[in-house]
Amino acid sequence: MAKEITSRSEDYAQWYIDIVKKAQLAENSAVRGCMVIKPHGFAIWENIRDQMDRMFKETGHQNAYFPLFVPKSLFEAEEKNAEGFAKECAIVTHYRLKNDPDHPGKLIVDPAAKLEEELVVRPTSEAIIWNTYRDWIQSYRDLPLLLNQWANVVRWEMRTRLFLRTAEFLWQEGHTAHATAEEAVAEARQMLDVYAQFAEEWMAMPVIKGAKTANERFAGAEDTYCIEALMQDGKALQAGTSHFLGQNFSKAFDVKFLNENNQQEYVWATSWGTSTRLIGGLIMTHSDDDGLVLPPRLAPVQVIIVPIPKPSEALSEAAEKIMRALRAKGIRVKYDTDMKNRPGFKFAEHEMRGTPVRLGLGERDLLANQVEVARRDTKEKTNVSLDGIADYVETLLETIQQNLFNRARTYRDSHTTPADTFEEFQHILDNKGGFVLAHWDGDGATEEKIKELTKATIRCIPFDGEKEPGKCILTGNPSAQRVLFARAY
RNA sequence: CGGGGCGUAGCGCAGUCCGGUUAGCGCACCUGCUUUGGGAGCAGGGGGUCGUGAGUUCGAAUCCCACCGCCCCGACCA
Repeated sequence: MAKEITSRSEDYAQWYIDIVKKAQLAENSAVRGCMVIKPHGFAIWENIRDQMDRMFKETGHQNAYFPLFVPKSLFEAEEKNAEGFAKECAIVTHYRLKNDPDHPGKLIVDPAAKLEEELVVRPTSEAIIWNTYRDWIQSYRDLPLLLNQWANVVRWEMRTRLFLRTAEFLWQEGHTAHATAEEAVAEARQMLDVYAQFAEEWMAMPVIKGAKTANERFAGAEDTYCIEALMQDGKALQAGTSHFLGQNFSKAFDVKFLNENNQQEYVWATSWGTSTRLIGGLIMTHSDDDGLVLPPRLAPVQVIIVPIPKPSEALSEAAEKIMRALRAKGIRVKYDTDMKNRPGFKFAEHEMRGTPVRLGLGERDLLANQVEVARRDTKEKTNVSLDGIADYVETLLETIQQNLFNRARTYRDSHTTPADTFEEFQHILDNKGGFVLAHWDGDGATEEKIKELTKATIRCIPFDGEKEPGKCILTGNPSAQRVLFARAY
């Protein structure tokens, strides 16, 4: 047993922190609210990034890069967006330091170096991007404009948590321009589908697609779509959002195009984003009290070969042969050449780091022409013949990927509960947790009241929800379909 | 940003209430030997501005003040 990880049942929040730190994914830095992403954590992010990037390219998008700083006058141009982010912006006011005359060796901000106009450190890039798009778009032939950027953004959060909410985080933000509202909505929906597909097929994290209520909508959006996942403690995590921005930004930044009839029209917009928060979701979907559990498709190392008791000429030679066969199939495999630690220590270590498959290879295995195959997800161990080991491992990795998804979906489904009365609703939230499907009258004030009473919010109005009429659990007013409630991160 | 808790070696902690020689312990680290199929044992060794700053005092990890950070609860938050 891993002695150092707090168990989930004892203290879920501490368990999460323990996993992040013990699996060496990230740690707090000298900067308030900002984390250092360590090599293992960053390798996971690189895998997430690379695959999502492929999916963006396959759907016709290109990457570009826009500045970190947004002049305040541009930032405030789209009023709702500016208002929504105003409370959490870092602002650059000066561009120079100078020696402090009163304290040798110390520096002070040079008051003579005050900027004419303050620069907002981007909390999101709509403003700077739409200001740029104005010059890029003249005609319907320039549309659609389909760009994405991989970047860091800063949101001065009051309370931060590693990966889930940090003051600076890495993300991707897509920003597209279209000739018609229909086309923009279709784009926003398409990208939500891309997110859902990525979450389910790569992260093995089942998600529910839906629309946000007006209260939960992105500042400046006409409509916000999202994917919502359920964590092991019964709380929901918003894993990605895609927004139909209407003409709000094109009007704010005066982005017009000439249509086929030679008439000026404002452009229709979308934006969509996912962040390093996904890693938090990945952790809380699959990991256990022994450490991180990674889906094979995103694991930096998919197979670790542990020589028992330690590397020797014969064992290393056998390991090399296995590695060649696995690599020929595109499997990421590593041989543990550490001479210092004993096998038991290494087993625990690799489990902590979430490596999906471990091959234990000792002299007695060589004699029997076999290897011990251990699965991280189920902890099962099997002896497998070295003949055809690559095929076996290839199949096993797919099996693990599928098993993790099925396991998470079973959990999610068994923690998605309908409620027809407010008492029932509250009881489920307090005792079982998870998603609660309940009727809501569509009124923002009702939503607020429910949140106040239960701390649960409407995660989304599911797209695939049955159009089953009913009565709002709070007001009794008519409702057309159940919406998805949960307490959330 | 409000309430509570905490900050002593890389990590986890004792010591602080009640000031007093050279600040301890476990893990980790270094060296050696014995070990090695689920987190090894023994022996020796290195590592500290006690979160930061300013005070009180002959003397401060310990008392006072301010600040910073972390964790929890709340408010806030795509």
